[in-house]
Amino acid sequence: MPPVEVAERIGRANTSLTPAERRVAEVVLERPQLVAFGTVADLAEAASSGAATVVRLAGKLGYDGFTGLQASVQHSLASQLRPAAERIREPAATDAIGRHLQFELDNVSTTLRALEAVALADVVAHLAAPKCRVHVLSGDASNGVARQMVGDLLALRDDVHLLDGNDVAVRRKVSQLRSSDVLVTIDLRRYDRWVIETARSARAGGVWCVAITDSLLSPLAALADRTLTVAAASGGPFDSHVGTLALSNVLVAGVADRLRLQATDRLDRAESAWQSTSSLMDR
Amino acid sequence: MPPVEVAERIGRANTSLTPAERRVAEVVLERPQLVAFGTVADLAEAASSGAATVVRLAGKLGYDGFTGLQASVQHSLASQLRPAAERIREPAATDAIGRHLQFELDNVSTTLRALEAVALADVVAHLAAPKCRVHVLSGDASNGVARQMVGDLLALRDDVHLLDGNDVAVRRKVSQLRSSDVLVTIDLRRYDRWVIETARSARAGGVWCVAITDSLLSPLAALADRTLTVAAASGGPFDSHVGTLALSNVLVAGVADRLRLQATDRLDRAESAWQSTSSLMDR
DNA sequence: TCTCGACTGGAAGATTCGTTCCAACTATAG
DNA sequence: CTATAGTTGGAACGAATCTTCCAGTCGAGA
Repeated sequence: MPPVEVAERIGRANTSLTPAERRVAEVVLERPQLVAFGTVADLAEAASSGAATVVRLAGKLGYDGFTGLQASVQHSLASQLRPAAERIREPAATDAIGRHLQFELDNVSTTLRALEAVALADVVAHLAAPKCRVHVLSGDASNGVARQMVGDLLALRDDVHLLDGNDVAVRRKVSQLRSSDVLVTIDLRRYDRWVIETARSARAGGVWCVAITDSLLSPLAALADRTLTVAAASGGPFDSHVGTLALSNVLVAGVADRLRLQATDRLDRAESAWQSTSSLMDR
Repeated sequence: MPPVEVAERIGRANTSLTPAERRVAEVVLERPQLVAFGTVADLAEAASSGAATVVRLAGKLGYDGFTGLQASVQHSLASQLRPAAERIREPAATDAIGRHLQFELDNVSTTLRALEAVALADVVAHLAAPKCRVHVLSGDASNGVARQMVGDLLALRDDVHLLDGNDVAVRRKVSQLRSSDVLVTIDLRRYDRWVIETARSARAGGVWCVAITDSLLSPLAALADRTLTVAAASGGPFDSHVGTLALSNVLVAGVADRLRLQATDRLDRAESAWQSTSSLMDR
C-alpha cells in the first residue's frame, strides 16, 4: 500500500542510500501519511535522523527537495482515496488479483473464526507437552505448509518430525510411535489414501491425533481426537492453504506462549549461534 | 466521502455563514484533499475568496484557526486511507485468536494490494516460459512456503527446483544455472546471508531474478530484476508467511492460466495415475 | 597510527505560510 | 440620501518551515 511513485524511486536508489537515509526511506514506505501530512522535522524524528538527511534523501530520489517528495506522496495518496471509497460500494472484484484477495481473506477469516478457544487450548497443550514427540503428517498438496509448521515448532521445542519420505520409511516411523506421542495430520478433500491409513494406524497405536482438514465429515475427523477445520477456497487450480497456514501460526504462537521460558532460551541460543557466524543480516 | 467531523460542524453552523464563508465551506466539503494537502491561499483561490475568510470560517466552526481545521480533515482522511473496512467489523482485538485474525487479514490485504498487474504479468511470463528452468531459493524461515510454491508449480510444469541442502550442494547447483533460467528468491528481514550471496552469484551469471521480500530496501531487491513485497506482521514469535503464501497462490494461478493446455494435460495424467492406484479418496 | 573521504546533524538563512488588522465595500434601515 | 452594521479581501506581521552550509564524527585504507 505504499505509494508506487516513491516506492519505485526508493527501490531504484536502494544501493546508493546511506544508513541514515535508509532509515528515513523506511519510514517513508511504512508511514506515507507522515510524509503527506507532516513536516521535515516530523520525518526526521520518526527516523531518528536530522532534518538535513531527509532533504538529502528527497534530492537523491530525484525530487525537488522535500517539497517535491511530499507532493508526490500526496498525489499518490489522493488517487488512492477516491477509488477506495468507490470500491467499498462495489464489492465486485473484476481483476484477477482482487478475486484472489477476496478468496484469501475469506479463507483466513472463516478458518480463524471457526477456531474455538477450548479446542485451540487443548491442541496447544498437547503440542507443548514436555516429554511427548510431535509428528506431522500431511497430504502431498499441503506438504509445504506442514514443513512450515514443523520448522516453526522446532524453533520452540525438540522432537518435532515430519512424516514423509517413501512409503516404507513412513511405515517404519509410524511403527515406532509411542502412545505418549502426538500426531498432527493435515489433509484436505481428495484425501491422500496413505495419509488416512497412516493416521489410522497411528491412532490405533494410542497416539493422540489432531486433524486439520476441510470438513468435520472428513475421514480424518472420524479418527481424530480433535478436529480443526480450515477453508481453502481458491481462484486458482489448487486449494489455497493460506487459511491452514494462518491456523498453524495461531497454534505455533500458542505453543510459544506456553513454553515461554524454554522457548526464549532456545531462541536465544539460536540467536547467539547466528550472531557468532553472522549468518543473518539486517540489511 | 466528506469527513464526518467537519461536515457535522458545517451543518451546525449552516445558517450563520456569510456568502463568502459558504463558498469556502462548499469547497471544504467537495474537495477535502485541498484542505488536507493545500494552504489557506489554495482554499481561498478555489472559493474565490480572501485568505482571511478561510481563517474566519475555521474559527466559526470551532477550530483553532485553519491549522485546526486542516488537522481535523487530515485525521479523517488518514482513517479512510487504512484498510479499516475489515477491522471495523471486528468487535475487538482482545482475544488471541481475534488478534491473529487481524494480523493475517492485514497481511493478505496489504500483500495483494501492493501487487501491481504489470509486475505480476512479468513474473508469471517468466515462470511460464517454456524452455527455462525455475529455481526457488528461500531463507530458512520461509522454507515451507517455498516448498509449497515448488510443489504447486511442479504440478503445472517441469523443471522447477528448490535450491536447498547443504551449502556445497547449493553452490554446485548454482554453478550449473544457465542464463535462460529463472530464480525466485524468498527471504524476509533478518536475511539469511547465504541466500543473499547465492542469489547474487546467480544474478551475476545472468539468471533472471525475482525477489519476494518484505521491503524494497531489502538487499534482495537491490539485485533482483523484479521485486514483489509482502507483509508479514504477526501476533506470534515469528514472521507470518500467510501473505507470502497468498502471493504464491496468485503467481501459481497466473502460471496455470498461461499454461492452460499443457497444464490440464499434465493434471489429467496425474489424475489418471491417482485413479489407477486409487490413491485419492473423496470421503 | 595517521589521513582522507564519506556521513551526519545542528544552526543560520531564506522562503513560505497562517494569522491579524484595517480600509474599502455593500446592503439595509431611517 | 445618509448612516451604520456587517462583510470582504489585501497587506503586514510573526511563526513555522524548508533549505543550505559547515564543523564534528566515524570508518576504511595506507
